[in-house]
Amino acid sequence: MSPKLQAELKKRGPFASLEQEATLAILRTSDLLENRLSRLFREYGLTSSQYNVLRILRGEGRPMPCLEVAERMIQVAPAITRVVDQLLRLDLISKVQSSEDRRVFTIELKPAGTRLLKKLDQPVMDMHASLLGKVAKTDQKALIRLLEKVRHGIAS
Amino acid sequence: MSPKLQAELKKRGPFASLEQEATLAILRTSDLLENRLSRLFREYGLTSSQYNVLRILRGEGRPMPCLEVAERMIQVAPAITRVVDQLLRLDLISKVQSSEDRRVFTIELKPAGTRLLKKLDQPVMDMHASLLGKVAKTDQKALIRLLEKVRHGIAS
DNA sequence: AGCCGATACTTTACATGTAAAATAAATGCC
DNA sequence: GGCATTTATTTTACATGTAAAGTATCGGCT
Repeated sequence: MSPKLQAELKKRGPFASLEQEATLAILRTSDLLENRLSRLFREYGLTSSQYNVLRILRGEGRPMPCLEVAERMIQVAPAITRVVDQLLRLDLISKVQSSEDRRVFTIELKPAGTRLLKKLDQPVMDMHASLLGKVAKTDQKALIRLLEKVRHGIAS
Repeated sequence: MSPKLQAELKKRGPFASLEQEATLAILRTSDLLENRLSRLFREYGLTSSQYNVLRILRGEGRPMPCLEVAERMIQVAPAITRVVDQLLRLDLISKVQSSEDRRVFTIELKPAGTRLLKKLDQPVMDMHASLLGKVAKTDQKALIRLLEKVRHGIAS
């Protein structure tokens, strides 16, 4: 390695490149956020994925096939199966085999699931506000835009 | 809910608040990055956490107590134990009980671990470059700064 | 009718994250 | 000296993510 390059690397501290620093910043920040949110959901007896399934079902407002739910969560099929099993055990959703296509199982919120979601609405809103509350709105907007750029760059 | 507020929520699309949108943007982007990196590590027989432990050990350049490693990974103690076990099984690190404080176990890179890390250096660098390569340097710097603000806001 | 390739899941195997309890050793205090 | 408290680490129990293989259907093609 040439002395010049080595010096430049040193100047950047522990990061081998700006790209790496940015990536790690995203990963670490995400970890922090995930932790806080998980803790909130756990207070209500749910995990993050379980909450997400419920939220997606409510957003859609109709029974949905398992795999459609999985797609929205950027999850792989086997993962959703177990989450659905859990939610069934908790009696928060119901699952029925579609009569049109018997390969398809659709899931749907049960009243208890709807009630639990409703109970979580305010706490979740408060948590988001508390997590990002100290960041200026303009900064939040800039952040959202930059992250979009990142995701767009990765996809291609 | 007043009609006005309802209209405003609708205008924002599926997000209940700007804070929520920003949080989800971070989480989703992080997921994408993690996926790509995991896949790379797996090609070399490692998981992300395993790689991180090795990288931290090399960065430190000396034997380290398990818990110090865990701290740098923002991980909880039980998690590190199993990762260390895996790395021992792969013969990439060694673990010895400290003679000064017998509660402490320090771990250290073995030659095979050092070699594997070296083999990964270029691919990892390339991956980071490819992931963020399409984002302008100034944007990356802005992103890093904004994420710092977020983390700082959370900590307090 | 009957087979073949897709599709929707499920099951299994493995690594990891979290919380909570257990173990082991060091330290502080009477 | 000896016990209570703290600290380092492990163990256990549970939920989840990934890959790979298995099952049940569907649909098209011959």
